[in-house]
Amino acid sequence: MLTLKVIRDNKEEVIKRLAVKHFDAKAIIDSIIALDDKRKAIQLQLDNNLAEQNSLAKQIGKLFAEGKAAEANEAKSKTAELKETSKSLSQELSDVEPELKKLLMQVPNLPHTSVPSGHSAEDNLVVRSGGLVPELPKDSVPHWDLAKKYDIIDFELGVKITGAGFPVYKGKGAKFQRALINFFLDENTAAGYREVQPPHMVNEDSAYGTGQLPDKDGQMYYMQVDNFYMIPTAEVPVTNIFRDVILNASQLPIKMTAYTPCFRREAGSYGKDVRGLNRLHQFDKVEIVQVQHPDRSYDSLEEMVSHVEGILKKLELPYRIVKLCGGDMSFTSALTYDFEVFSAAQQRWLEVSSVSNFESYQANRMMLRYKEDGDKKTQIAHTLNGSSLALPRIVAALLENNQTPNGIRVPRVLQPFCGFEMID
RNA sequence: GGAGAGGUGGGUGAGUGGCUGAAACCAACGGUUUGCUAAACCGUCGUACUUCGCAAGGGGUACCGGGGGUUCGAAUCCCCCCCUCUCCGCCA
Repeated sequence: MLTLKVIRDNKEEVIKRLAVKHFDAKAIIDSIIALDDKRKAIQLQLDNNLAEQNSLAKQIGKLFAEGKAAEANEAKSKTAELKETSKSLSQELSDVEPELKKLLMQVPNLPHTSVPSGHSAEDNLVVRSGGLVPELPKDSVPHWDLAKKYDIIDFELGVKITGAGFPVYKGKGAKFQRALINFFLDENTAAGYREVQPPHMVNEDSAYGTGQLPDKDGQMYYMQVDNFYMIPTAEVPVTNIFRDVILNASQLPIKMTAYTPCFRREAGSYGKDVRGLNRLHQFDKVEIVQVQHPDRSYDSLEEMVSHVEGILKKLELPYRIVKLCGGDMSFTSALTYDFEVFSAAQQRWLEVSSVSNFESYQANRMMLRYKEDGDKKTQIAHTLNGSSLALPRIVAALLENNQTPNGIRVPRVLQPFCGFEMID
């Protein structure tokens, strides 16, 4: 969430920037400031009141120690009213504070000044593209048909075991996935990301920390008995490693990578787009996360973008990088680049990665701070993350784009990981 | 699942009603010393909110797992909850 300081000090600027996300902030900002004023006033009264109580209590203690019981008892009688007042003030405060926080949580992150305004995916800016769209044989088919033909991914079996959106990968299909995961992790660690294996379920605090709660409650699988959430992305457990942590500036940047399955309910999305591997309830993803100094977070963002781009190049996939417009960006992001690969048999671009700078938005929420050397003040760090990469759509594109009459060709870089050159 | 123990500052750990926002030690940071390293010595060393100040800095309040209660006064007493650890059971 945004800090009150930012909102108070740059009110007009905040409203203007949020308009790029088509968020009309005027009313809510006004209520936030008004509520914060109220909060401060109550806080001040309460503090003064408590100060008086404290000093009286000290006096009473001293009087008793000196054996002046009569005076002590007289002082005691004065505290009753103060206590009453404190009680009602702190009641007011505990009404105002959650209300204020609730409002703050409803304000999206400020988009970076370079974010184009625009309403939908159509208005996104193609930054650059690469790779060649392959010429497919005439009888080429989409990946769900290939999956069946070579018996490498079984969607019906997944339905039997669990339900729609939980495919079973078989034989070379399973090994192909595993090869991709290893390849991605190796690429990431070679680029300086430390590999971690986080839990696949998180508690409520973690889900709030990265912003999945309260907004996206219905999108996560929830274990009621234990009050845990299945992770929708490794971003959640990995970024939360640093929840409530104060780092030294010299420790930055912190770069981490993790492979995890991801679980998403995808409530309300049905239809053509969800066919095959295009949208699943469980899928594999390798994630990269950075905690960075505010002065250098945009350098990190660019670095992450070219890192992901490098991986796509090695996979010989046709890709494009788009900078999201205000209307298409997520609530929490300040600047996002999406990576899309062209799925030749479906004739469409599939999103395979989203790389974002959240600036201080997540970090503020989860109290992730740092200190400059010799400085007493804490400052809010910046967090970034991106997929490198999400498996299913990469698999879809690889299967479709590399299909030949003799089978599916495995990209050269993956062959050592797979141990075979063709899926046939 | 059964039984027990415990949650205090970056760590260890003292603290059973006021002198404790919290000893001591370790770590960390700054300095003195030193040919270098080590050691020794001195100093600093929680966070948040708020207020005064141009600033340096000062003041106030809160926080000893979380919430509530008793009391003039709670880390310390009472109640509820959460979590961790140990042993047993089960088990990859």
